[in-house]
Amino acid sequence: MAQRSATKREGAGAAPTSADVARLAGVSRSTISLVLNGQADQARISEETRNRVLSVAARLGYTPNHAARSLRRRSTRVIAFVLPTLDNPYFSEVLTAAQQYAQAKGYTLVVVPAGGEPAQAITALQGGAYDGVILAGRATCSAPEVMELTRRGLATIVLQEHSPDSTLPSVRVDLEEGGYLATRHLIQLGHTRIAHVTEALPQQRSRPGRLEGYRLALREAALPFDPALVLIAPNSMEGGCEAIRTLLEMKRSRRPTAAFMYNDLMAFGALREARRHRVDVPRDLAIVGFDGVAMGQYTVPMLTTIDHPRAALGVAAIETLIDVINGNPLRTERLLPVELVIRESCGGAAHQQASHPLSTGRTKGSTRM
Amino acid sequence: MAQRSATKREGAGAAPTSADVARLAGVSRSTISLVLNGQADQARISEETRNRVLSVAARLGYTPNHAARSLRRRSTRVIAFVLPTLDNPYFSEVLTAAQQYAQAKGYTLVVVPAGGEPAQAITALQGGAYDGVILAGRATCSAPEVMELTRRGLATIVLQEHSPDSTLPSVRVDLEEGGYLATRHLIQLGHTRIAHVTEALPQQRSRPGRLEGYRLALREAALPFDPALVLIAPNSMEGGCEAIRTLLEMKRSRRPTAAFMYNDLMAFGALREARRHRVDVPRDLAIVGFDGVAMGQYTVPMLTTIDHPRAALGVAAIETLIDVINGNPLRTERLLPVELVIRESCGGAAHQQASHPLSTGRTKGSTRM
DNA sequence: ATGAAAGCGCTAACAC
DNA sequence: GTGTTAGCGCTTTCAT
Repeated sequence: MAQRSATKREGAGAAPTSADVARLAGVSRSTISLVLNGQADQARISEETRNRVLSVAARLGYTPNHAARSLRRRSTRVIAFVLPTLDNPYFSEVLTAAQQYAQAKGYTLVVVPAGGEPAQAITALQGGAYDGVILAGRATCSAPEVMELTRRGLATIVLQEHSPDSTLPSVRVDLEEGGYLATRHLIQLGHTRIAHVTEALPQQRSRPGRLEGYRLALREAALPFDPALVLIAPNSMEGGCEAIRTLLEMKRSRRPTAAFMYNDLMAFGALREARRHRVDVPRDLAIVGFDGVAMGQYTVPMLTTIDHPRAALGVAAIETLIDVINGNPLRTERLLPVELVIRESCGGAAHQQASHPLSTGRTKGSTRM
Repeated sequence: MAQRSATKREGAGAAPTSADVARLAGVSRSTISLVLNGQADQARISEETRNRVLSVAARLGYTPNHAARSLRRRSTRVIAFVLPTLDNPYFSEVLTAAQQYAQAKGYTLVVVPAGGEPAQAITALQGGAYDGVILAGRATCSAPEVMELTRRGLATIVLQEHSPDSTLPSVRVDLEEGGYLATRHLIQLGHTRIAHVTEALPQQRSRPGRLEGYRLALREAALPFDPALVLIAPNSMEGGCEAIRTLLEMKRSRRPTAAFMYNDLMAFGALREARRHRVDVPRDLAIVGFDGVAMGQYTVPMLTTIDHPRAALGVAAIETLIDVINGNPLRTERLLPVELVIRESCGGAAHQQASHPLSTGRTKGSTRM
C-alpha cells in the first residue's frame, strides 16, 4: 500500500518493476527475468546485454516483487518456523543455525510466534505464503489444524514433538535416551527417590519420550516406579517453581532427593525455588535439566543437564523440510543424539563437595559424558 | 510448488481457488471476494447467496492465496520484526505482546532473524513482502541498507536504537534515564568508582543513551568521569564475562566496586565471572543490569536492574508502525519510562546483609522504585 | 444483487 | 539471443 506511490512516476517511493528496468536497458521484460534468474544455460544471454541489465537493475535498486514472483512460480522460497512462544532460549539456539542454513540454501526463514491460541496461526499458513513449515512446541504441533495443512499438500515437518498427523516427517533428539541418562546419573549418585517434573502429558503418545527413559533407568536399577513422583507443571520457569513447591510439601520420608526436570527452563525455576526455601542444591536436592541451553552455565549452582545438538537440529530441520518441498522425503524421521553434561546441580564428578560449587576450570565448566 | 498438484483436479493436495468455490456455489468469483471481504456495505449481497458461499468455502477449506491477494491489493497485511539474533530474551518478551496486538489489528507478525550479516536480510525486505518493518538491535538498525528501505517508501520504524535514517519514527525507552537511575542507585549505596560496560559505541550518536545518564549521575554527585572505567564488550553473556575479567585485572586501588552493565544478558555473564573469581556480589562488586528480563529473578544473587515496559514497547511498536503504514505518522518518537528494580546484586534496600541473599518474600522478590 | 473484464508484476513456453 | 504472449489467483470498477 505504502509501497508504490499513487503517481507511479520515477520519483521516490515507487518500487521499480521489471518493466522499468527493461525500458531503461532497452530490452524486454523476459530478458530481465532471464538475466536475474540466471539459469544454467546462461549462454542464451549475451555478455553485453547481461551487463547492461545488471547495471540498470543495480542503479534502480530493482528487487523483484515477491507476491508477483511467488504467484507465478507457485513457490515463495520462504520457510516458516512456527512455535508457541519465543521465551524458551532453546529455540533461539536452534533458529540461529536453521536461519543460516536456510539462507545458504536460498530460502528465507521467518519465525511465526503462534501466541496463545495456535489454531489461528496455523490456519494462516494455508494461504500459500510459505513453501514449507516447521512446527515446534507442544501446543503448535498438537493442534488439530495441523492435519489440514498436510492434507492440502503443504510441506510440513515436526520438530521434537508429536502431532495428530503421524505421517509427518520429524526431526528429533532421542528423548528417551535423554531421560534414561539423566535418571541413571541420579541413580549412580545414590538417589533412590527421584521425581520427574514434566509438562502436561499428551493424550496419545506413540513414541517414547523422557518419561519412558526415566522408567527404564529405574527398572534397570530395580527401583520402583512411583506415579506420585511424576509431577505435572506448566512449561516455564514459574512452572518449575510450582513443581518444587509441591515436592517440598511432601512428607520428609516420602520426599524425593532428586528431580529430573522437563527442560532447563523449568530447572531454572526449580533452582530458584529450592533456594528460596533454603533447600541446598545439590546437597538436599539434586536437579537435572534437559536441553543444554547456554544459560545453564550461568546459574548457581550450574545446571547438570542433557545437552542437545541444537545447531544440528536446526540444520536437520531445514534439510529435511527442503527434501519434502522438493518431493524427496528420503528419511521420514531423524533422531539426533543427546549427551549428559555434568555441572554442579547434582553434585557428582565435576567437583567433590558442594561447599565450593565453582567450576573446576574445564572448558565450559562442565564434564561431558 | 508442492502446493498445487500437477493434475489440478479436485483431489487432495490441491488448494482450492476462488474459482472452485464460485463454481460449486453457482456464482461468480467476484461474489466470492465480496462475501469474504465483507465490506461495510454488505447490503450488496443477499443473505442467501452469502450463506451459500460461506458454506461452500468452509467445506472446501478455502483460503485466499496470499500472493495473489497481495499482488492485487498491493498490501500483504504482514509485518516483519527484524533483529540480529533471538538469543536475548528481551525481544522474546517484546514480541509476545507485539504479536498479539498485531493479530488483533488484522496483521500477521513474522520475526526475521537477520543473522550475522544484516545486509542480506534487510535487502530481502524490499520485495514488497511486508507492509511494514520494525527494526531492532544495533546491528540491524545501523546497517546502511536501511536507508534504501525507506527511500522506497516501505513503512519502517526503529526500536530502541539509532539508524542511519534519522527521520525514521522510533519507539524507545528512556535509556538516559535508565543509565541515570542505575548509576545514582550505586552512588547512593556508597560507590564512587563505578564501571560502565557497554556494547561497541555507535559512530554518530544523536540521542542520549545509557552512557549520558551514567555521566549525568556522576556529575550530579560530583564524581569524576573516568574513561578507563567505560569498558566495551560484545553484547552477550560471554561478553559480560570478558568485561568483568578486564575489570578484575585492574590494580586493586583503581578497580571499580560496582558495574553498570549494558543489559541483563551481559550482567548474567558478569555475575558468573565474578563468582568464578570468588568475588562476592554484591559485597566486593555490585552489579546492575538493564532490561528487566524474567531471568534476572532467577540468578544468584538476583539481579538489580532497570526494568523496561517490554509489553508496552511491543504494542507501541505495532501501533506506531500501523500508523505509518496508513500514512498517519502522528508521533515520530515515542519514549517509554523505565524503572529501577532493586533485588540483590547491589545490596541495598531489599535486604540487610549479603549473608542471606534470599528474597524477603516481596512480590517477584524485588523492590521497585 | 450479481457478473464480466481488466490488470497487479512476474516467469516460462514458444516464436523468431 | 531476444521478444511475444499467456496466465498465476485475486480484487475491483463498471455494467447490467
